[in-house]
Amino acid sequence: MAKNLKLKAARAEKDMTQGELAAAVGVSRQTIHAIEKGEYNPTIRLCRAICRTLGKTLDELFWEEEDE
Amino acid sequence: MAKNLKLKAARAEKDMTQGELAAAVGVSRQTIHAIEKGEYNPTIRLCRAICRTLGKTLDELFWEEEDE
DNA sequence: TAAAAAAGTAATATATACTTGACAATATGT
DNA sequence: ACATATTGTCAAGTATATATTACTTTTTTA
Repeated sequence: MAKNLKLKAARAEKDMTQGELAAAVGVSRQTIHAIEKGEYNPTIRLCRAICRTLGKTLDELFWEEEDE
Repeated sequence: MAKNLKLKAARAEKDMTQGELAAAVGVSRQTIHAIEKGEYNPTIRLCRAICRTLGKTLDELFWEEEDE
């Protein structure tokens, strides 16, 4: 999977650390790290929680034209 | 989780069976069934594959204002 | 430039997404 | 009414998303 730089940017825009975002959406800091790094294929529920917290849509943060 | 009726409708709009959609996105028929029934919290990668196949966006098929 | 905070990394453990196979229940068509 | 396709359901297995702990490296700030 590709790195999620859009997520990283949206988090920066809200001036939140990985740990703060993790706490806000109820997962571990390492989970946020892994998603930004592209190591995890997160569940839609977690994606929605991240979008709500960062004020973005699923399409803005998690759409990709092609997978892999 | 809530039933995904938007997915069911989008699939009907393309005249695809659960089995056909499953084959198109590379999962089992039971997985599509479970997602429509709201039993599974699918991964974002599978959501994207479903959206591409049905010609819909993530926001159209998988957004929910509140989870649970 | 030193201290503190944040990010990166790695190993082991657990919950759950997803598979496979098989059968019952509904719908659709002749 | 019958045949067939589709959907619903269940049980047992596998793969992987996520947790936890702990440590190192990088970035920020005083």
